[in-house]
Amino acid sequence: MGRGRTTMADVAKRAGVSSATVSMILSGRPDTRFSQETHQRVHEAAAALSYRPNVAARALRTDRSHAIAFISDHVATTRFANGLIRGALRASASEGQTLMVMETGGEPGREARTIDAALDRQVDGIIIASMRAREITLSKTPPGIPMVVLNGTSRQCPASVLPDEERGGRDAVARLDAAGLLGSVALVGHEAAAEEGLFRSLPIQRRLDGIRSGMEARGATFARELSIWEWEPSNGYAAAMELLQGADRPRALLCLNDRLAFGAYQACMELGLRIPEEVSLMSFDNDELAAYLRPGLTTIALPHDEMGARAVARVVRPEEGEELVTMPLIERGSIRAAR
Amino acid sequence: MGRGRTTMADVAKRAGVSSATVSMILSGRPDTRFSQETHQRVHEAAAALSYRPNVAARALRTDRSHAIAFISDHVATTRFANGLIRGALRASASEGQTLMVMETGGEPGREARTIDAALDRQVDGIIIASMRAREITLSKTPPGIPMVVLNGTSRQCPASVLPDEERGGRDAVARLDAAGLLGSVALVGHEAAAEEGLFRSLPIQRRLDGIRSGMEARGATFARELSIWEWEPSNGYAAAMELLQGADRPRALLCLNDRLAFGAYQACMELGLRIPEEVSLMSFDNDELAAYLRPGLTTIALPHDEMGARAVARVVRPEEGEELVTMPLIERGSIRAAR
DNA sequence: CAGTCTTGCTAAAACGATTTACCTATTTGG
DNA sequence: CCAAATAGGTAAATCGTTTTAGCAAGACTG
Repeated sequence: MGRGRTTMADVAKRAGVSSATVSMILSGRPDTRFSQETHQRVHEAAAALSYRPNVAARALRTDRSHAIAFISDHVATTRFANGLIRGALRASASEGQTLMVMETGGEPGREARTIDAALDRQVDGIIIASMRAREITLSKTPPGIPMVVLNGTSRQCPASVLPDEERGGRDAVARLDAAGLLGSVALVGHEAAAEEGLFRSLPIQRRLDGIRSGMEARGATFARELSIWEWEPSNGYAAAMELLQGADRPRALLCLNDRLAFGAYQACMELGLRIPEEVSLMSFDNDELAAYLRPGLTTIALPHDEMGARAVARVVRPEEGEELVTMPLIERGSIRAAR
Repeated sequence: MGRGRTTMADVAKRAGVSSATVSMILSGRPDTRFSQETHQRVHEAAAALSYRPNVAARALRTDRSHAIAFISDHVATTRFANGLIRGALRASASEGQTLMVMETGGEPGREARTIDAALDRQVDGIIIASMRAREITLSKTPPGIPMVVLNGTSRQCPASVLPDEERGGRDAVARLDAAGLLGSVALVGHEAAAEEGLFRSLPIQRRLDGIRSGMEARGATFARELSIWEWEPSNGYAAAMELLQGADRPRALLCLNDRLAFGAYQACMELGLRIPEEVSLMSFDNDELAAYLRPGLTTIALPHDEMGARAVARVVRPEEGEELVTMPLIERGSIRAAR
């Protein structure tokens, strides 16, 4: 057993001290008084034997595993997972933590079992990541171990990390205003009248609130609004076809996400309308494809990397409350100022 | 310590047996002879106390952690990581394993340290995933623990999982042949003459080999070939603009990946050429955007999910050799048969 | 009826760290 | 010069499992 690795006892023997000494010295424990010489001998022995501590033994004794569980509902369905995981991964590496990634498929039963599995491994903290941001009902909240909800909120868990959607919405409006386009903008994806009282999801709701309050603050209203439930390119295409062929064509389209905008690009090409000369476009998310479009799509980005990193930080140094991460404006080429 | 969880000793006490008995019964060890009644008492006690074994203690004793390290060079740069991780994650869940995700940034030094960190945690196996498929030089290969290279190969590690690029290449040619287009196809991304002796990467080399051998087998040659080093949409756009405006415009474009094809789509729209009526398009990867295009892009898919799953399977049940995973043809609407 | 098997179980030694409670010299203080 | 403090360490318990070795009592065998 032990795969033949050197143990602390080996180091102790070589340094001619007890393993208690080795433990204390190597772990850099303060308030201890070993001679300079002993320090050196221990370090040399450890280096010579290329000693590495056995994490399981340490976890057993200390009940800390230096691992964080990243539990998500779907790693699958969304390209967003990537950024969240990436951010979390990097932050945990620099915190000296390892990330255990797990998936629940969104089923509450599996969620509870997955949390249990994480607890069995004595994880130092748990991140519950929701890929479709929303209000989460946790079937169980383990006591005494830090937990944060990423990209969602939960009554059961006071700590969460979310994109600052409301401000993002306002920023989008501000950007269009700066270009002098606010007089002729259509909103693609949501219609206040049609979706009155319908609940989309918490962040999306906030995104809309931000947009509305931005418009109001400027005394502006949308030239038109179109309701679309599924924000997929094909629906964006259809919507744009309708909007852009009408009598007074809007000068700008504010799409509620990049996939809708992508569909709108296709419609513009098909109609021979040049972006941004004839139609300006702005949207949300900063999906990978936003950079591929010609011209590039100006969009308010979901700061997934940053969010993942913040979640780790807040698990390592617990802190209550909802943390809003700024959604940066990514300026590309799809907006032209009206003259 | 122990966070107050029930231990095996608690179960033993409640069932009125020793913990050795509990251990053997709960782990379903064969060739043991406890009475039916004892079995029952132990199971009942465990259930009543909702006992869960401490993974660290078990790992310490058995030197197996039921965790697999998924070590990748970049989770970052590529949307492919997603599929690989997803496949690996699901397979490990059904094997009763946990996945520890780690990243090396592609630096050999960090790679070695990361492998060490994995070994410190007594992982049951290691998956080295390369996001840009290639020949990998491993700075260290731990003895006695199963390891497989995912999406790459390595002299130091006999087990690997790769897409079957060569067959994929041949299948692409076969598909174009079936549509009767082989007489007028341009290859976008590689030119035999220009890139003679240049090494792209192992899988890409095979992809090209497959394409070549498919063409040869049919006695066909490309109408034109264009060399592009960076397979990004903007380059695909430029290439297609050049190809499609020439004297005898090719009937079909075989793009070496979907991003090039995406650029070609943009060029077609701009030139007013209808896909697939006037130009057929086929490519490789099945990038997410392939489904968004209008019409959908017919492509030979990289089977990332399947590959991730296979890597886990081969770590759990070690087996040497290179495993080639079939790249399925995803039929969408970008090819029309010539008449 | 003595010896051997079987049945059903347990005591105790690992595994490799951390941590508590000492222990022995030597200094220091008064 | 004696008591107390300090310096420099160590022995052993502990974390929660798994596993080896073996015990006691009854059932067979010859």
